[in-house]
Amino acid sequence: MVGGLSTRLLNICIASVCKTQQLQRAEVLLIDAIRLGVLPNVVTYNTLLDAYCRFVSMDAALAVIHRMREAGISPDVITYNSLVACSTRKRSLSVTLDLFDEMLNLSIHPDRWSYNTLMHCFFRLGKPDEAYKVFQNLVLSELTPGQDTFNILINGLCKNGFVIHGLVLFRNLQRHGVVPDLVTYNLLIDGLCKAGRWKAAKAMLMELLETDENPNAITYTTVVKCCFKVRKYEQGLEIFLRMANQGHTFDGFGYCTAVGGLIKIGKIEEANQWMDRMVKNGIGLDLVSFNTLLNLRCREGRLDAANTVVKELEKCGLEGDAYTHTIIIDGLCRAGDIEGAYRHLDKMKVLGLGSNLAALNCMIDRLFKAGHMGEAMRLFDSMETKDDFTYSSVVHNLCKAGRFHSASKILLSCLRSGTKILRSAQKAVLSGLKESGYRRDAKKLQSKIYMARVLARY
DNA sequence: GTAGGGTTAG
Repeated sequence: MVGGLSTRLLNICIASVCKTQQLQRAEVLLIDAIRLGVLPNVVTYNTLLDAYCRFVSMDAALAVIHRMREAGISPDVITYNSLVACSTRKRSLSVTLDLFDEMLNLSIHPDRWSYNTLMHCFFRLGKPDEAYKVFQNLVLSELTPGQDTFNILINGLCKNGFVIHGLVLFRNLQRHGVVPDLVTYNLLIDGLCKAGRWKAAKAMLMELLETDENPNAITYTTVVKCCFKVRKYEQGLEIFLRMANQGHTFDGFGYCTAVGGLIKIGKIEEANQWMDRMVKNGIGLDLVSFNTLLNLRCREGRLDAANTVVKELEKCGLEGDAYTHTIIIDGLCRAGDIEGAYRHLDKMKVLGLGSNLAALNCMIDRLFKAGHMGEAMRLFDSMETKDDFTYSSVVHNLCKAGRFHSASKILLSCLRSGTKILRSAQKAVLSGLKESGYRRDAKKLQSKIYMARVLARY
């Protein structure tokens, strides 16, 4: 009895230490406990394993399984659920599937969580059809889908561009008496916003306010992010203040959202104050916060300080991602160091991050702005994949340089392929052609734009 | 002991 209680205590301690990412402390705790005769159980190892999955690596997590077996404890369904989630976060789909098979081979029965996790995995990998198959399997098994399952479905649909399907599912569930929870509302508000359906998002927020659920910090952060997206910066920041007044505390997400918005409108000093507040409140910096800080330093023009941020990030055992490198390239270009930006692009290639579309888009735009049109077009032609950012930027910049016919040609190819391009870029081409005396060409282009818009509705 | 919100380029 006493032993059992001690193990439970040990597990609670380990869980709380793991939460703060202090894995070494967790290990010391475990060694001390064993020395005192308190034996770890499957929960202890699962907690450790999950932390290694989240904060270190898959290999480190697999090493815990090994230790578990040595201690005579068999992994259970929770162990595998953690591993499956981990391999998906790392985007190793084949590992995920192997793990699922391994679990079945070991006669460990998957639970609802396992199916939820696997479904979530497929959605994250951009495979909604596969995710749906998992859902069908879950329904056909002896298990019942829960609110959590539906939330993962709705989220997956939203994130894969099927926000309307998500909304329809939501309404159907409501009709069948499933009461949506706060998570459901938060997911849909975010999904609708990201799809540009502001009115529907606002209606969803109103609907949430009429339920018994109270909006939480996540709801607020989501709504603020929506405001920023439609450039209502002041309104967004006001909502943040209201959130604080209602007793919600900020976490890393809230702070980074606020700082990101402030940087966009050039309120660098205020952004610095929010960043300081974040650190003072003991929020540990993760990769996203480091990226936000890095962006802040670049916008201040303090490239030396930016360099220090990168070093600090690496010191924490983190690795820069696509955002980090794009911010660096943007920072170098803004400071007028085009050569340095090129060197950094090469460095990215060496690191295997050569296909960073955002960084290339950024580079093209900055090359145009620095007057290197030839270089910019060469880079544009050499790119294997391009998106709406690439085209909008090139069309805009060609117009600025008075090359309206070249811009028109690119715009037409976008209309044909269905690539969405900024309205302002389209307008620039039309008015450019008109003003430089090519009224007939402008008229022709105008009708093609109109036709493309009509066709896009079907 | 899952799932939801945050950082880049026009």
